[in-house]
Amino acid sequence: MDSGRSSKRRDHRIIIHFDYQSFYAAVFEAEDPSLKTVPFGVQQKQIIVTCNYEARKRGLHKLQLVRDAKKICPEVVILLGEDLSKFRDVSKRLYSFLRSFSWSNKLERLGFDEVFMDVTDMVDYNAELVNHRDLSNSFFCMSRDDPTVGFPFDASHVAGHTYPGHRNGAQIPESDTLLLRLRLGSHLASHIHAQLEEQMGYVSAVGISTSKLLSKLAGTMHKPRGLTTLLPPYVPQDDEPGNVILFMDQFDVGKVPNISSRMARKLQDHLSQRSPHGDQERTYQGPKGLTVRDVRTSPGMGPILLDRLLSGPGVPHGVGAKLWDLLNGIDNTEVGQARDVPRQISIEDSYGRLDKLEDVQLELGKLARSLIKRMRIDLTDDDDDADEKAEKEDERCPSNLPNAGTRRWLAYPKTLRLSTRPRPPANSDASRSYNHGRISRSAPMPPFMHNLTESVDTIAEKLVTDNLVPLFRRLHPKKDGWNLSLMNVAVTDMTEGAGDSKNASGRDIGKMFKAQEHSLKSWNAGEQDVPPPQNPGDMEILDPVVQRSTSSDWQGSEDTMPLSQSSQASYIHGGWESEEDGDDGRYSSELSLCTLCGARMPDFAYPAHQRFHEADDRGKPF
DNA sequence: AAGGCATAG
DNA sequence: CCTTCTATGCCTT
Repeated sequence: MDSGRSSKRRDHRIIIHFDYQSFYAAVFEAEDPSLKTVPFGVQQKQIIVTCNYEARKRGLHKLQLVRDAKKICPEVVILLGEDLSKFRDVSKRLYSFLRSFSWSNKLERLGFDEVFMDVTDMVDYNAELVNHRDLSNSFFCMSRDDPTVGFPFDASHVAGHTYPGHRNGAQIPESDTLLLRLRLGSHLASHIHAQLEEQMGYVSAVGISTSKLLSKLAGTMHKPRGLTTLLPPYVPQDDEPGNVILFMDQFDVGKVPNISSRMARKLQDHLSQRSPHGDQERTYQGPKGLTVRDVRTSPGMGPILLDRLLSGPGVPHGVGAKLWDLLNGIDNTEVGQARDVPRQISIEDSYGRLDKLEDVQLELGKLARSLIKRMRIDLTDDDDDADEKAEKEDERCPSNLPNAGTRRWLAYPKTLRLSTRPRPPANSDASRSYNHGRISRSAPMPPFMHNLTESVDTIAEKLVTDNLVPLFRRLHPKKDGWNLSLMNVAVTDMTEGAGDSKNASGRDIGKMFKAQEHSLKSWNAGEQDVPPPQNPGDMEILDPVVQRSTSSDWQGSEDTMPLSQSSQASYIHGGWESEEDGDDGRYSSELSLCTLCGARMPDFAYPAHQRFHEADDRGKPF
């Protein structure tokens, strides 16, 4: 049992955390810069999910009811934000932009608006290069091959803000290499931060430290656009606690990443229980006022006690030790490697009332259409890599539209899932309604979902009647009266895909799948009962006769969809590309479109962006 | 494997 | 306490 052991600090890494300022609002402002001077909020259903700075000045904030927002600020402009595709696209472009600076590709997105970047390799490389006799005139090398790529900087100071704010150089030992590496990290961060704003037009807050935990928390100190570096010494010296403990101690426990409000509440319960001075007047507020220090220094506190307080159903093993590490500013989790395809894709909508099968079918149809479009955007790629499809001069299709001639699947999701959330029964006794649970049923992915020659509408309709409605009936056998507040359709369990371009397995699998589709068609012409393989990776040994179905869920109707085979003409003309929703084709006269990478940006950003492409002789972001 | 919970933005 | 629309990972069965 190591549940009672805490980890040691390991400060060999340098990690930068970026947090874009009010991201959804920033996307709208990038689209239409004139919005910057008007207060607006982004609405999903009856909620303002975020708002711009002008609106915040007037007292609006995130997750506010639209009605409340209008009361406080009647002139507020409301923009619809239920369709996330725009935000997802921009998030990916910014991620690619940031990745273009990295040597290791150790970059991790958290939600749409945060990125962790492990720059240990770049920092260590440059730490070897600096002239300790003349730190003020340093040059940060951003390429291992070309020593002219980089920027001049002053390595004798940290760029941006620091914690603690008052620097006292005398406290830091002369030989502290961590200080130098943090300085280098701060200047690299500062450079990227500036480029992100100048070239892409997005403002961010940035934190620099040695872990995801510390860099993310550091970045909160000077929002919305500041850089903050957590200074050494990180380990206690003599009688001083060290800056990590000082830094962590000030935060409310609930604000520490990976300490949820739920855990914070349990901790608070524990502390107020043994507090002799009637602290229990705090009836139902959040984690307010309970700081890391309060918890860390409370009697008997440690991994063992935390385990006892927090363990339970649904809680990972070893919570106590993990929590204790977090309270002490220790987080050795790696920055995740970039993933090429998501683990799952899901589409959901919420409803005021959903009670009739007819409505359910209608809504399932909408969800299915969105899902299929998303699968085609996020799970496919251009087929030709050797092909010289050299620049036809009108090659300015927005990068998110997969309208190129040939597409292949990067990944094949193996399972389909339908989830619903019944509205909590309006209970007479007040207290017991703490369910907001979702329930779900899943089934094998029907193979026609991977047919790229059929239209989205055709496939969606078949999916609804053959698969989603049966799943729905499994969830809700009663014929009506389910009061659903939400439905979600997901595809998951992606097979392989395997990251980098050297690995051609995705391509091979795609070819196998196409071959399989073809043979399937002829088999299906007479044989209704032969399913395609569930696992494309096994296709090489494929003999349709021996494939067996483990479930009949995907196999519903007698009228199998006409699997018109891969005629290019059918794809191009019958195309789902004509099916594009108009929102993405929208353009504003205030925007420039980069012909090199497809980035959309405000006019002022365009020249700098072009210079970026010219100056960058390493791998292009796109 | 299926289904639910927890956590995050 | 929740509200929106997702995504990920772990737990139990």
